[in-house]
Amino acid sequence: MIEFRDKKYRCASEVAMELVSGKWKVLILSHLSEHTFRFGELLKLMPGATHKMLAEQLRDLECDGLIIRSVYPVIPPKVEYELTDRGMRLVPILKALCDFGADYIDSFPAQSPVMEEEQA
Amino acid sequence: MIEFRDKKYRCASEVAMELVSGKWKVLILSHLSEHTFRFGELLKLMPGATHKMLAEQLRDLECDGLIIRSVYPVIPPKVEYELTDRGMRLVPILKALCDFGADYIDSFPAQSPVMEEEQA
DNA sequence: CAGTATCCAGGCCGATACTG
DNA sequence: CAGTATCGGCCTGGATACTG
Repeated sequence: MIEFRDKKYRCASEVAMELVSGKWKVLILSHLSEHTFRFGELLKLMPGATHKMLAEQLRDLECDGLIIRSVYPVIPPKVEYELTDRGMRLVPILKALCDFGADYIDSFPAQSPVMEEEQA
Repeated sequence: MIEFRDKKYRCASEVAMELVSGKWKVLILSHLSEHTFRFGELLKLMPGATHKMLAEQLRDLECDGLIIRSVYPVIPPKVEYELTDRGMRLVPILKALCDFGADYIDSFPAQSPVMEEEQA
């Protein structure tokens, strides 16, 4: 049992899972792994994401120390987001998950025609 | 955009994320990576998990092809769970997540006092 | 011992509207 | 352009009870 930030976790991987638990966080981190983005740019990159959700999850990621929010005091406001070093270390793991997911998807159509064994 | 099993995903990693999205799945896979377990054994290994939740998530994992459920037609019923090859391939990734999580917790010494807490 | 169905609470997510 | 607040729906997860 791990206690962290007043919450209890069953293993350290659940801490990491919670960091990216939001619906859009993986995608946000993925985009930011390429380069810095402004708020509006990220919003355009994620069709389906609402303004509120993006702001919410960006704040989470900032609080978790995975991204940095840079505010430029200009009119109109300009805010840029970039990965922290910690965030960058998470990206390869998400990439591994991505590879697994892709492989997983790939492996399914092959199961229909190839019937080695009857499955109930 | 990826379509898979009548759902839409923003990237392949979200497919993988969904495979372990349940609250106990990571822990289940973690235990099964050691060796085969019976239902009741798993339940004991996961304090806090309810009978129903364990059954539910085990079924999910079975449907997703990550674990195998072996039913022994004896009285009383005996059911054993073990990882599939696909499940085994997921474990190292979860391990990486675990390492990241542990490292993450470590990097917040001020916030992870791990002080004594009331435990019933 | 193992599994399922039902009911219910809480959290996540989305739409909208408002501020600076 | 960027962010916040509120309201409401949906889905996840938990308690209980019942079956085999």
